[in-house]
Amino acid sequence: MARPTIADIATRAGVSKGAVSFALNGRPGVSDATRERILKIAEQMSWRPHSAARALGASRVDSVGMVIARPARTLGVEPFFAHLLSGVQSGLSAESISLQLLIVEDTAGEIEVYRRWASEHRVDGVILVDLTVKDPRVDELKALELPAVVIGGRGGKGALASVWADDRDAMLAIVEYLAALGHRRIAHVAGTPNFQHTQRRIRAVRDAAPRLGLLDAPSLTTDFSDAEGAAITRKLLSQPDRPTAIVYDSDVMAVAGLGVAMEMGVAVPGELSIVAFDDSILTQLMHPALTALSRDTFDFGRQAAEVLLDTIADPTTVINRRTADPVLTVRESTAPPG
Amino acid sequence: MARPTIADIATRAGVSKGAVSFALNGRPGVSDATRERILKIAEQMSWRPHSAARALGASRVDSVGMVIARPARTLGVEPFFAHLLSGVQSGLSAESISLQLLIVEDTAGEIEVYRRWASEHRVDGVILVDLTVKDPRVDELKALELPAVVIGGRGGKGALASVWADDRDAMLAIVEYLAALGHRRIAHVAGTPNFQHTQRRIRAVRDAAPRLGLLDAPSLTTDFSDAEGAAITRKLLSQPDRPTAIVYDSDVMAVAGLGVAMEMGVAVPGELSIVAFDDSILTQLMHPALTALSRDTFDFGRQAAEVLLDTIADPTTVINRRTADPVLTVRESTAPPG
DNA sequence: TGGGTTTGATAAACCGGTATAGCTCCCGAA
DNA sequence: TTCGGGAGCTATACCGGTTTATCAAACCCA
Repeated sequence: MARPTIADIATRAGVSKGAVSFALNGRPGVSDATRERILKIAEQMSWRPHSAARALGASRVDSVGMVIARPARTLGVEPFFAHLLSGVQSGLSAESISLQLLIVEDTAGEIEVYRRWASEHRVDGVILVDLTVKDPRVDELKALELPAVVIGGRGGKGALASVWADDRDAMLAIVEYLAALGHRRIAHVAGTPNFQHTQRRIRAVRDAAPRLGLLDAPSLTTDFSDAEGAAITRKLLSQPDRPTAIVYDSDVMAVAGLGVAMEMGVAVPGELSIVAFDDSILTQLMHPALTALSRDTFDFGRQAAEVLLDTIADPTTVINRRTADPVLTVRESTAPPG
Repeated sequence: MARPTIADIATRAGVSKGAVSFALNGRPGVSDATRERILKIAEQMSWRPHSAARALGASRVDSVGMVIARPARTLGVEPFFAHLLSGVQSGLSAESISLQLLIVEDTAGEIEVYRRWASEHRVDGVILVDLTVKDPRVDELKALELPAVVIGGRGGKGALASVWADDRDAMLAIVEYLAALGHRRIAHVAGTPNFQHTQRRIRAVRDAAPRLGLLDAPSLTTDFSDAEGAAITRKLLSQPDRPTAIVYDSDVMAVAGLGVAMEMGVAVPGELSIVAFDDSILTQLMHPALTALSRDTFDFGRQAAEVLLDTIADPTTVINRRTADPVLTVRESTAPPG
C-alpha cells in the first residue's frame, strides 16, 4: 500500500484514529502496550505524517523561512550565507523542520514575502539577517505575529529574539592589533551604512582611535560590493598621507582591495596591511593570504535555528543569545608599517 | 477579522463555499457577475489561500525542492548556486510556488531527503544538480514518482526531464581558441570524475587533441576544491615539459591555480595561459583577470523551474530543453605561449 | 457496597480548502 | 406541452491528520 494514513494503521491495529494519533505523538490517552503496538505497525507500514494534513489540524507547518535581500550578483561569492544556511539546517533537522529560502532584491520585497507567508500559513517563523537601523521588518513581523529571530544584532528593546556576536569587541581587537604593530594611519572600508553591524563597527573604530593615538581612522561606507571596495581603496591609496593599514568589512571587499594595491604597485604587507572582517577560503586563496576575523558562521546559524524553535514554542519569552566571540586569524597580509 | 476563510467570503457574498472556490480559481460554475462580486469581496478582506488546506484537498503543495549535496565549505565561494537559485526562484515566483532548499553532505543524504519529502508530501517536484554517471537518484525519483528536472545533463533515455547546455561544444571552443593562439601543451584540471559534465568535458578535450595537433592534453580530475586545484597545478608546473595553458573546470580552482603560478614565479599569461570553465566576480577580482567561459546561470535556473512546472502539470511528457550556448569571455589571463 | 475519580479508548467535530452529485431554473426544440 | 439540457448554484463528502466530548470499565476509599 502506498502512503498509509493513520486510518490504515488504526484498522490494522484494531483501534480508532484518535488512539493512533495519541500514540504517534507521545501524548497520554493510550496504554503503553497499545502505544507500543501502534508504533510498531506504523513503523512496519513506514508511515509518515502528511505535512499538509498536520498543518491544517495543528496550525503549525513545521517549516521556517529565511529571506535574503541582496542582489544575487553579490551574493554568491560570500561564503557567509552558505555557511549560515548549513548551520540553520543542522539546527532544524533535529526536529525535522524544513527551511524555505528566498532571495529577493530589496527590503520591500522581503516584507512582501513575509506577508504572503503569514497569510498562506507557509512558515511557523522566520530568520532575519542584515538588521538595519530602525528596521521596518521588525514592526512588520510584530504586526503579522510571526515568530522571528534576528541574526547578528539585538532585536531591539524586547522586540524580537536574537542571536548575536560582539562586533564591537572584534573590531577593537583588530584595531588594537594593528596599532600594536605600529600602524597610526588605519582606514576602515565599511559596509552599507544603515546596517546595524556596520554602525557598531564604525563606532568601535572611532572610539578606539584617540586611545590608541591613531592619526587618522576614517570609516568609509560602501554597498559591500567588490566594485566599491576597489574604488574606495584606489582613493585611499592615492592620498598623500595614505593609510598603512586597511580593515575591510567583508572578505570580498578585502580581496578587491588587495587587487587594487597590486595594481598600484603598493606592496602587501610591506607598505600596506590588510585585514578582512570575515573569513572564508577566499582569503586563503590569495597571495598573500589575508589576515581575517574568523567567526563560526555555521554555529551562528545553528543557534539561530534553536532560538527560533524556542520562540515558536513560546512566543512570550524573548531570547537574546550571545555567541562565541570571533577570533583574529593572522596570515600574511599584516606586518609593521614599512 | 484575522485571516478570512472562503467560508467568511461565502457568507458575506451570500453564496456557498463551492461558488467561492469556483470563482477564486477561475473555473466555470458561476456567472461572471457573481464571480466579479466574490473576487471583489475576497480582495477587500485580503483573503489568501491557506496553503495546507489547499494541499490537503488538491494534493499539490505549490512547493518544489532542491537539494545540494556538497560540503558547505566549498559551496559558498561558488556563485554558481546563488545565481542558479535566483533563477529558479524567478521561474517559480510567477506561479507563486515556493522553494525548499537543503544542503546535505552526500548523495545518500540527498536520497533520504527525497524519500522524506515524498512521504510527507512536502514538495510537488525537485530539481537535480550535479548528475553523475549511473546516478542512483534518477531511479530513486522514478520509484518515488516524484516529478524532477535535471540541470546540466540529459536525464538519460527518457528518464527525467532536463535542462542542459552543450558542455562539449564549449570545451571545444576553449581548446580551439588556445590552439589558435599557438598552444600545443594544454592541461585540463577537471572536476569530480563521476559527474557527467566532467566526463563530457574530458572527452571533448581528448577528441580535439589530435585534430589540433596538441602534443599533450591530459585531463586530471579533482574534487572541485581549491586545495586539489592548487595541488594539481603545482604538479603540472613542476614537470620538465610543463603545459603552456591550463583549463580549469571551475572558477575557484582557476583562482587557486593562478595563485600557484604566482607562487612559483610562472608569469600569467606570459608563460602560462589560464582559462576558467565558469565565470563570476571571482575571475574578475583577480590580477590578471581570468579568461572564462560565461554561462547564463540565472537563465539556466529559470528554465529549469519552467520545465519542472510543466513536468508536474503533465508527468507523461519528458522535456529535454537545451539552453543558450555558453560564450568565452577573453580577459587578461590568455596569450600566445612565450 | 456504593459513589466518585482515574484510565483507556471511541466517535465525531474540525481545520480550510477542493471536487462532485444533485437541484432549480430557464430556454429551445420536438 | 413536454422534455432535454445546460447554466448557475448548493449541499456535502473528502483530504489526513488533531482535538474534544463522551463513555465504559477499573480502581479507590470510605
